[in-house]
Amino acid sequence: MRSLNLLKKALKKENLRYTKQRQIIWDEICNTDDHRDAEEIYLTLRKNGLSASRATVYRTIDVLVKNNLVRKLEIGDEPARYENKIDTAHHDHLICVKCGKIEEFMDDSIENRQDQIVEDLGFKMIRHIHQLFVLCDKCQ
Amino acid sequence: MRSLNLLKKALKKENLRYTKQRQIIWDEICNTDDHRDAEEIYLTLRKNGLSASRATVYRTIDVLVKNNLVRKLEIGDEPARYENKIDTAHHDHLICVKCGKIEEFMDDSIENRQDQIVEDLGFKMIRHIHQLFVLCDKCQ
DNA sequence: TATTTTATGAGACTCATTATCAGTATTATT
DNA sequence: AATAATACTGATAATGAGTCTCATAAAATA
Repeated sequence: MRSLNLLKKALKKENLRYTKQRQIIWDEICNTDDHRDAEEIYLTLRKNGLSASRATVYRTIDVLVKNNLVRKLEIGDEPARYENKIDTAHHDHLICVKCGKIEEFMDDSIENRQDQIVEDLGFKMIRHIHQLFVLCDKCQ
Repeated sequence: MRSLNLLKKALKKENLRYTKQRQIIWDEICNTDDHRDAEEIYLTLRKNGLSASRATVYRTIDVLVKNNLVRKLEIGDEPARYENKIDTAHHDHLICVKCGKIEEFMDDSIENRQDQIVEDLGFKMIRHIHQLFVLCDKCQ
C-alpha cells in the first residue's frame, strides 16, 4: 500500500520510529479528502476506538507536513486544517466565509506569474499561500 | 490633514466617539509604512510616552480594519500585522522566511485570473490572501 | 450641572498549540 | 533472550495572541 510506504520512508528519513499511533493518524488523514483541523482528526480517531493523544496527533502531523505527505492550510485565525497529498497535484483554495466549505483551484498562469515576480526580485520562492475568500453558490 | 478626517469619518459612520486613544493609535499606524503587529504598535506608543492599553489597541485596530483604513496581514500562525492604507493601492505580499522582511507586489493578470476563477464557479469574491514566502536577496 | 451612554484599562479568560516529564514501548547491544 | 539505551506517548501544564469583563473615566445629552 502506497501510503504505508510513504509513512515508513518519511519516518526513516527523519530517524523516527514507526509506531501504531503514527500509523493510525496517517491512515485517518488519508481516509478522506476533507480539510480538517487537528481536533477533528483527534476526535474521529477516538470515535473509531483508536487511540492517540492530542499531543501525538499534533506531533505526528508536524512530521507529515515537514515530509510533504500532508498540506497545512493556515486560514486566518482559525485552527489550521490538513489534507493529505496522496495523488493530488498542487492547488490553492477557495474558502466560503459563510459555510466554511473549501474548494480547490489551480491556474498555471498565476503560478507562472508569481514565480516570475519572485525571480525578478532576485528572491527564492519557498512556498506560497493563495486563498480566495468567497461566498459560495449556496451561500449567496 | 487627510488621515484625521478619515478617522473621524469612520468613527462617525460606526457611531463611535472620537477619543485621544483612537487618535494616537491611528497616528502611530500612519507614521510608518511598516507591517507591525499589535504588540509592536502598543510598545511604540508606550515608548513615546503616549498611553493606550493593549485592549484599546486591539479594539481600535478592529475598527480601522473594518473601515478600510488599515490592512490586516494574517501570516500563518504568527501574530497579525497591520499597515495603513493611506495612499496605497491594493497589493499582496512577499515575506522572507528568514529575516521576516515584507515586500509588496501587485500583478493585474493575477488579479484578473483569480476574479475569473471565482466568477466561473458562480461564487462571489469577498477578499483574498496571496503571500509568497521567499528567501530574500540578502538571506540566500 | 445632572444624567445617560460609551470608552478605557487592568487583568481574567479563551483556545489552539507547544512543552514537560514520568512512564512505556521500541530498538540496539550483549 | 535479557538488558541497556533511546525514542515515544499521554496527561497535563504552559504559552501566547487575542478577547472579554467590569469598575471607572470621559463624552454626549438633557
